[in-house]
Amino acid sequence: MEERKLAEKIAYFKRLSAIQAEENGDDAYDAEEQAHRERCKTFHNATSTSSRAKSPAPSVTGLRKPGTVSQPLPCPDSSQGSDDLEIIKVTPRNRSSRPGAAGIADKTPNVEEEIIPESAHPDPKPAHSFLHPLLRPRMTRQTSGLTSDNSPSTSTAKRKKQARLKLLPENQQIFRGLRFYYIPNDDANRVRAAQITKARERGASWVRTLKEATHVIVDEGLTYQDIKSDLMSDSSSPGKVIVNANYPIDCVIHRILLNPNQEKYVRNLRVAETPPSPNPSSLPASAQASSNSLEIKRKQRKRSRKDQELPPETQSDYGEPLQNNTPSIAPVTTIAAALVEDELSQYIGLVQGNSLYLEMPLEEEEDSAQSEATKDDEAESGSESSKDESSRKKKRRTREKIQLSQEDTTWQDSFACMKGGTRGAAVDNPNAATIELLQLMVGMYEHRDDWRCKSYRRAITALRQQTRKITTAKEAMKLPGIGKSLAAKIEEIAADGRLRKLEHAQQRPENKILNLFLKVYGVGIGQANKWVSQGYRTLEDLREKAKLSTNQRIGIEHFDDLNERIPRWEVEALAAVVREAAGDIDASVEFIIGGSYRRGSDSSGDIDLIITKKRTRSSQNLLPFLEKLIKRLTDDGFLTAALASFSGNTKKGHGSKWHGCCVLPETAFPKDKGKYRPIWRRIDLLLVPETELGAALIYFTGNDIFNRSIRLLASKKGLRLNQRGLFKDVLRGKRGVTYTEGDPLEGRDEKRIFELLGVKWREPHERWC
DNA sequence: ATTCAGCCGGA
DNA sequence: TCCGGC
DNA sequence: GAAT
Ligand SMILES: O=c1ccn([C@H]2C[C@H](O)[C@@H](COP(=O)(O)OP(=O)(O)OP(=O)(O)O)O2)c(=O)[nH]1
Ligand SMILES: [Mg+2]
Repeated sequence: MEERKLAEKIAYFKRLSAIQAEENGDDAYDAEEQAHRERCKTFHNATSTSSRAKSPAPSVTGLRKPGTVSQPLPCPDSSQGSDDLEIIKVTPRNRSSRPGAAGIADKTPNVEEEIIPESAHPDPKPAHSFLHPLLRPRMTRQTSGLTSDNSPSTSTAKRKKQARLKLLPENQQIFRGLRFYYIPNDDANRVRAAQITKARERGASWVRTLKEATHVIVDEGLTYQDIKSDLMSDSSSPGKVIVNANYPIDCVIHRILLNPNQEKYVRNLRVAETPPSPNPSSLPASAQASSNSLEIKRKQRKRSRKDQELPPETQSDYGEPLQNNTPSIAPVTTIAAALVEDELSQYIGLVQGNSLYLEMPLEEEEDSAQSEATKDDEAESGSESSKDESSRKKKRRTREKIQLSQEDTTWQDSFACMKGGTRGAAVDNPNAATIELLQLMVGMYEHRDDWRCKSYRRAITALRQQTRKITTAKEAMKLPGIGKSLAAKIEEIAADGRLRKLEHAQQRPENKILNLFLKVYGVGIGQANKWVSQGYRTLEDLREKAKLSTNQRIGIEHFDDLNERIPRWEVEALAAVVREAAGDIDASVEFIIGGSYRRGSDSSGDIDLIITKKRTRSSQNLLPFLEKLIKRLTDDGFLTAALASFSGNTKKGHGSKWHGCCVLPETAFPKDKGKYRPIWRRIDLLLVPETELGAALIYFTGNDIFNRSIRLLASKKGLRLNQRGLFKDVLRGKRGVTYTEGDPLEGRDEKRIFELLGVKWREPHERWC
């Protein structure tokens, strides 16, 4: 309808554009896993748990129709009395304006997008105090599950197409788990409709009853008197956040949840007698804005987006002060060394952030100087590959030298560390504290933002290689893979030993719940988000109320077992059981234990078994054998569940793997291991023909980061490496293109693949990245 | 603005 | 196709 | 998040 006024349109677009930026910082975190991996690795030894996930993807929020679910918990979090979740206490701009230059005074950087410390508490009172405790009205009809994306199609049934709401990437899910109720609660107004969409894209659920809401968003212009009846009609719990429409808009702009108690968001929405707290921070934005501008500038520029309002928040500041300070610290040679990396190392760095593990500092291992050097050389002389190597080479050379000197000790140490556990690592590393916190950040971003995760890991690797403590951002920025943002965080940690962003995220209840759900086998970020949005908070909620896939059901029922690590001896015992059964079926079949076991880890997250046989050219050749084996082991009670079988080999070819669960039989349980207790374990079987064994070994030995890095290296050289072999790349037609997989170069011999790639051979235990 | 590995199985 | 997983 |  064109009838709208120009002004209205302008305003509409303005809001729209403003809304689009954001980011958040929260996430789930698997601290345990992370910690474990670290430990394992190198200084820790090995392995990580199986973590899941990776995809960045958002998903459509689930829709469940009303009524299907039994009620989600009415109340979102435990902490309801005040604001739930993490939020910034004050909108950034305000803060900056704080008298006395608050930011500086604290010395805490204001931080980028994150929160403010609790120190400054603006709100004197919980805005909603006046609300009644819930009345528990008969809200019969409410769909309990409504959640997520569902639209509450309210009276004005205008919505319809929202069926397919596309969620923004994980990093922008600032409203995850929150349930918004609008007053009026419809999208008849275009501006409001846009706001609702923006909120939903960021993880908010639009609910249709006040009762289920965590946040009540009141249109501007309405006052407490206007909404009073609404609030009373449905019981409103005291913990609900009631704010005007500017609140979600500002949150979107700043990419973080802000403190909803600021006066500008509750103005006229509270009972008269409760004047909003006079907080300095709550000053009008305009005033503050000016003050901030300077500080922020840098960041602002960076963001440069449409938005522009800016991000006062972010800022931070660290930058400037830091630079000044810098001089105190001396740049060290080590830094220079760190800068250099060899080719594979570099790729490892590039790849390193994703999902799961990260472990070692490859420094020693990887580098063990030799490998690197060799690799480079080969690449260089060898042949083609040198695309971008020239530049790298240079660097590398320098590093190489340095490494060589260290080599002896380093290599050994790393080896010891890996297996031994703690020793090496922590030890001398002056940046241990920083690494630890950054590691926790990795855990927080896991599943949410693979690339960011990767960047953190890469930074950690760089820090590990330092022999001196990095205390300033300026210094940190010299390291490869560390940019402005990470440098600022490193400085923050060095300065006060903590990282606000991390603390903030850790406190957010939904992150804890999300993290819990993500540990369930078969549950990824998409499903976990939906469940959190629906209000589920425990595994029992899922078990009883959620709709679960077959695998998820198993994951929940055996949650503890499946999240427990498997001691090395048990991996061997389990493999022995399989081998024995196989011997009766076809004695010529061979088994190779891969995964973290092959890399020498003391414990593994699962058992990875390669099943191969001489003279086989296709995994299909082994299918009959596998079927018999599975049947036999299942009958014996060894295999307890099938999570992903090769069932009827589906379309794309190779039905080559089998994933399931198994339990060590008591008869195979060593007497010296204490009392027997059956524990469900994850087991992955991979069928590999002799012609693909080398590639399969590389793949199944990992670790994942190593695989990704070597695959990346291959692609940079115009080749393609996958679990079946190394191929000459074929152009893929835009549409995947089935044929042409490229000519196989090698698949049979693991070492030969390394050679063809120009990568120096690395023993499995040297593949922790 | 693009890239960050490449693939398999289930629904 | 998307999701979860290796 | 960083590098390109
Ligand atoms: O995203 C991934 C995950 C795994 N792998 C490969 C490498 C890995 O070593 C192997 C087995 O996977 P698993 O998840 O079992 O990892 P792991 O290295 O064996 O560690 P864990 O001890 O957790 O089992 O599959 C990949 O290539 N990409
Ligand atoms: Mg494994």
